[in-house]
Amino acid sequence: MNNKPFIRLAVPTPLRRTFDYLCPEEKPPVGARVMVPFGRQKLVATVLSHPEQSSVAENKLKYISKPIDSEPLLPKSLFKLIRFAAQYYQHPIGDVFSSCLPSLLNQGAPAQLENEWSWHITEQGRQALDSLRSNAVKQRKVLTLCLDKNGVIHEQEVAQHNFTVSYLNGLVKKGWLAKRQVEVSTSIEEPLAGNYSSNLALNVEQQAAIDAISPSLGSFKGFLLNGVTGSGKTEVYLQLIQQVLERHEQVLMLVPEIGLTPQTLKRLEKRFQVGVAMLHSGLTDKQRLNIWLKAKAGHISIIVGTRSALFTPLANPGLIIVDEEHDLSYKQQEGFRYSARDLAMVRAQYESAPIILGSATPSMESLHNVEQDKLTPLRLTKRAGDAKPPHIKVLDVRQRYLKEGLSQPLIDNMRRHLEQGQQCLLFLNRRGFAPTLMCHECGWIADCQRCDRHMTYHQHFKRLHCHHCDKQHFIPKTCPQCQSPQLNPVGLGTERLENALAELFPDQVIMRIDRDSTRRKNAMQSYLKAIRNNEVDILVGTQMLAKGHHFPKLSLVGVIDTDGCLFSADFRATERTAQLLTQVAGRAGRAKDLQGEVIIQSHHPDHPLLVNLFTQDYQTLSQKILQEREEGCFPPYAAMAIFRAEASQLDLPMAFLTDVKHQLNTTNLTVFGPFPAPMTKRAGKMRAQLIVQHQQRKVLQNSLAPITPSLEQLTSARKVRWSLDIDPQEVF
DNA sequence: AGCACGCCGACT
DNA sequence: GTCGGCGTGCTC
Repeated sequence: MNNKPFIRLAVPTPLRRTFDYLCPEEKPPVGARVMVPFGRQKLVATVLSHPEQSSVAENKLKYISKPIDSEPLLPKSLFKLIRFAAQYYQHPIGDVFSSCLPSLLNQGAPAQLENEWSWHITEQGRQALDSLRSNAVKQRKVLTLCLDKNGVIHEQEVAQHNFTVSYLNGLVKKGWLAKRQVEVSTSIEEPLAGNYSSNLALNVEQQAAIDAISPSLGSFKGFLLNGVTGSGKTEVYLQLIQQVLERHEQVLMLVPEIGLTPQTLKRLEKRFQVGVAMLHSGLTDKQRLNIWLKAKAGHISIIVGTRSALFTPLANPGLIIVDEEHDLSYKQQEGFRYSARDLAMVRAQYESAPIILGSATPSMESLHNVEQDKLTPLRLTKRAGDAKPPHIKVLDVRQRYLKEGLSQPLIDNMRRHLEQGQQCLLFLNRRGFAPTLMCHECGWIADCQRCDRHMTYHQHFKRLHCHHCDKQHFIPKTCPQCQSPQLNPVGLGTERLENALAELFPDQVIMRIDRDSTRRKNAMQSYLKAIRNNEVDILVGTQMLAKGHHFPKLSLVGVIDTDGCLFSADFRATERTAQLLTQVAGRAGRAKDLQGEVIIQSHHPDHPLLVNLFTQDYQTLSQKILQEREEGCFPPYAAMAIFRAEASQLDLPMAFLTDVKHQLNTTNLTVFGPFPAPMTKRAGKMRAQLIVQHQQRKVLQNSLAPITPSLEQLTSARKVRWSLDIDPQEVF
């Protein structure tokens, strides 16, 4: 018997293979981390297995430097999920492990709770505050905040106030603050959940959904909770969460990557008071690690977070919820390109826990899974509290005069709603003042040097800005080509619309909500609050406003321009537009006594998408989309993968992708390309892609798996940056 | 991806 | 004479 002490490791490197090492008699267990010499570096790697033999010559094997964990770091089910994900997404396994772990664990920190710090104001600090110079704004801000909070700033508050730990430590050196260690509690934070009185009364459909799901607690089963906007999905989640907590099990809830979370989170915290942890971008590495460890130990009962929260270890998983499951942000678009929604399904299976995918506008993938009996459909068709569905009208704007994109009927309707003291929302999915700047004399257009796109004209920032590579320029006074001073903004963006509205409605308060206006920290929160307090009359916004928010006084939604969305190369464009328009429309009239109204301006009022969406509903339209996908052999009726590559010259990615194509057994597969990507030049790189498809996921998988590791060796591969995207969400 | 080795231009 | 440009080779 061979008792050579080999271990096989996942090493954090972009190489699609594992590495064998020698280790002492006492082998670190599978799932433990070890420190290893790798080339000239020292890396933290994870033990995958204890092979009997190594295929690498023994004199080439190195010893590990030291073990880090004496126990496996992850529960078995999660370890299995990560291995599955590396295999399914054909991504380097070491990279997958490091994407799934908190960064401190990747750096080799022990898997132990870290103490956190707090900063206390000193007597010296109090005195200093009184004699601070007027320009010491930041110091005053810190000290004042500290006083407001009973003289203490806790580490977890540091990031949300835009301070840094090192800045506070600087004030410690001055003697104005004193630093103390906070004991991190290791006790179980049992949620105070017994508060049944706060449960809202359920309608028949909500009750039916709960009754359908509760018998499955304790075993795997998938549900698609398809509820129209305002139908009370959250209340269904909350009451089920309560049932899970009563079973002393944990809940993992995934939410999209945007501002819709605070409302849901507040409801969760209010309802359950403790034992809820939120994984958001403002956490420090330490806090992230602490939540991770507490969840693993079962000391936290409810974990809420975006995509990456899927990899939080759980001692007693009882339910997984993926809210707004159709949302694009569940798919990571770079590096390890996983879909948290799809992996959540796998995880639920491994954990023997039920999973709920919730959406008002389910993805075609999930609807297909319903057809395949992989998900049980549950429908909520009625708005909670008897709110009526909005009245939707497509307004033909052909040959109508448009004032900065606004037709007279839309303006008139806005007046009518505003006069009744209600709010209006205008949706325009284009931020900035105008999509570009053009010379009236010679036709010069402000193009981005590094992308195949125009630069957006931003009046407020006084810049030309490329939304694809972030390049910014000052606005030229004269045309760079013909020196004419006649440079005009062309087209309509949110900023310009806001200006036009200010002229049309001088007495109304107008608020613009897009990525530019909400850049400031907490800006979104304060805007949402102002809207809910009825301090705003007219809202102008991009899709940031489309999602999840509940504005009780909002009764009119105007969609300024759908035409851009109707014609796109991506086969998912119809689905996306249908989801977006349905979500936007859902903002209108969610209150009891307001009949909401939605007006969609279009130059293509007869477009089948618009006709179907609003004479019928999302449900019916989605059936049509599914049928088209099936006939065209597109996902979800076929499995798709895309090889993407980029380099400074287009011929390099094309050559690489041609090599890839030759490596594939193309007799089995449908292959498109290689061809230059739709936006070929982006951020100075020329991009190309190769699409590979097969009816059966398994066959596609089996064709890709054997060749991907060897692609790294191709000479053409070394001249490009390439990646493989399994189940791509955006085909460009 | 890192990181080092290696062989040719403009600086102290 | 060296500092340093990035081409190519390797990582158990």
